Amino acid sequence: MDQRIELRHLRYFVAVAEELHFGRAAQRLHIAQPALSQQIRQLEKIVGVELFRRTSRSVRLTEAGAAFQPRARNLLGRLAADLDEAGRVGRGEAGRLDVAFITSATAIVSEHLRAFSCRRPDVQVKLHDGFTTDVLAALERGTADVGIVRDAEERDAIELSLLASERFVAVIPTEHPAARGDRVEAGALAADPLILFPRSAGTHAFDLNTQPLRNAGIDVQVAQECSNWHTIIMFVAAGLGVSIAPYSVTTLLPAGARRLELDGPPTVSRILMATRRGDDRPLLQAFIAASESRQAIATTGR
Amino acid sequence: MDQRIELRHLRYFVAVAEELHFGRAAQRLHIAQPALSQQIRQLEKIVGVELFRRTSRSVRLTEAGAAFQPRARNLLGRLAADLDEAGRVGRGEAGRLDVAFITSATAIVSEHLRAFSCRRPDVQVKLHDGFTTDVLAALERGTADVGIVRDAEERDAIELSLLASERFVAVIPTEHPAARGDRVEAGALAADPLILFPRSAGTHAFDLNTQPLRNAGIDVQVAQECSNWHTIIMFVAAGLGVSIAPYSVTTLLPAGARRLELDGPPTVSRILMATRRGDDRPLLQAFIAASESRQAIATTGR
DNA sequence: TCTATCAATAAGCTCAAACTATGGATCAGC
DNA sequence: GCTGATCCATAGTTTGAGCTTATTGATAGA
Repeated sequence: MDQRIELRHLRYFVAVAEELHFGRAAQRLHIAQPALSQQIRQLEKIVGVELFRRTSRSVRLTEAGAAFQPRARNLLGRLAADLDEAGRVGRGEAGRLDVAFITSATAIVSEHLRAFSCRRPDVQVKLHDGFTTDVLAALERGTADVGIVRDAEERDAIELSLLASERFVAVIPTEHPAARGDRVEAGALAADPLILFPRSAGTHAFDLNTQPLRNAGIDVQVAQECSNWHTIIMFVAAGLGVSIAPYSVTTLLPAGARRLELDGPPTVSRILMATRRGDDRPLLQAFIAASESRQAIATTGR
Repeated sequence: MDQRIELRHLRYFVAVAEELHFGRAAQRLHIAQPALSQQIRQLEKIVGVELFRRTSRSVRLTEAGAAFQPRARNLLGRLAADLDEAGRVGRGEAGRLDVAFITSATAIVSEHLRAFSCRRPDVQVKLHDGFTTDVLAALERGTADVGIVRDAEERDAIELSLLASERFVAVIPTEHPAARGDRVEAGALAADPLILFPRSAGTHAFDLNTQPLRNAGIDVQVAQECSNWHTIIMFVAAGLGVSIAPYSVTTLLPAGARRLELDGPPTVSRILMATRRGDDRPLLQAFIAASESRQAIATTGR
């Protein structure tokens, strides 16, 4: 009883249980037969009951042995699988990744995810969407491993890398006079009510988003505030006003809305991946690296 | 890689993962700290990845380590449970017992089972009912561990022990003239059609069963043959004739049937437990031993 | 009765897991 | 900034558990 069981005991037991012959089992295990007999005897002492009934001519399992055999086999198999799993997690081939992202990056995130999960099918990705502040907070308190935001600035604790850049476009109702063409000058929208998220939701993002209007000398006044792009676009489609949006949120437009390219100096929104500085887990590297192939495509806006 | 993993590695790993401190974990394991460091290092080499990130001031789990910890704990727990289970099976405290019994002994078997499964709640009892020949065949070919039969003779391969004895009683329709009393002389049933199982189903049992009639000088002629007692009794209740039955099959009678004690020299049916000779498993001994307390009760016929 | 088979036992050896002692890195406090 | 405490890693030594070979003992078949 003071003797502790070891996997050796299980491996030897399974071999004997399968061969029902100490000599052959020993051969299979590449040890001599007495060593095997000794170890099995030891195991029986630990368990407290006979596992084999041996005569000098034959070996067979006792009931306890028969009950133990599948369990021992199972245990060894599970252990092997668990070791393998741990190895895969360590190499970043498996595991779980918590990704927090801003809702307006949904399209780009989903493209990126598709690329990533092809490469790492055994990684479970958990998604959390929210506003920029939520995303960064989740990252800092460790709830998320990666944050995906727009146009954030580097901080001491957070490292950024580019996921994609995209231009801004105008979204206007189909009955709008400018809706005939494919392009529009921002100045042509000066008289229309602007539908956008509140500046308080993200100063930097708001300023970038309204840059095309300010470039055209318009005094930006938000007529209708909405917290998410889907609602903004629905309001445009209802004819309540116009909006300026990052390209990717306009890929799917409802019937009443139309997308126009903006004339004038190009302004881009940069979608960034944020990680905690010093977090060099292979899984993270793999996630970031997965962007490289997609980046070009996302930038073209298709 | 040529190094094989052992349970020691798992035990040590779990200790360190829980303490997050090599010194304390070593203390808990009753070994010196360097030995622990060495074994953990070895485990990491086997798995192929780091399981702990150590600085000289702190120890924390890597992702792989965090993934492995619950699995290792689980594995150790399961192994302990499996060892315990094997021990219980070996001592006859758990396991599975296949019991084959003749249908006419159902009442007694169920009483016996209740007593047994109180004592051995972890033993799974599998029941198979059939005719005497089925029961004995199942026992001999190893499909059953115990057979319960009536009045069988010892054979070389089969050992018998008494489970219960019970007297025979008469079963008659309620409109029968003798149904007024509590007792009847077998001779009073001479004119009634006899309902019973065919002699071919069990010569010895048949002869015992009809002994009361033959004692009364009746020439036994079965008017209606049925293979099971339930049907026989239903036929009696329907007024088709009378029968002689072991007490226990008459404990529950339908409306039209009545049980009468038989006058004359008492004849008993002995219910026997049959086991393969030399089968001395503790579980069997326990099953047989469980009868002792019930035997007296069964004999009184209550 | 003899021989072959096969598990158990005996005795010696070997290597790995343990120990003790020490080194090196980091943090707290005067 | 130095000193002491803490704590993991390394080095060298020791011990014992598991392996080996040789042998015994039991059983079945010729």
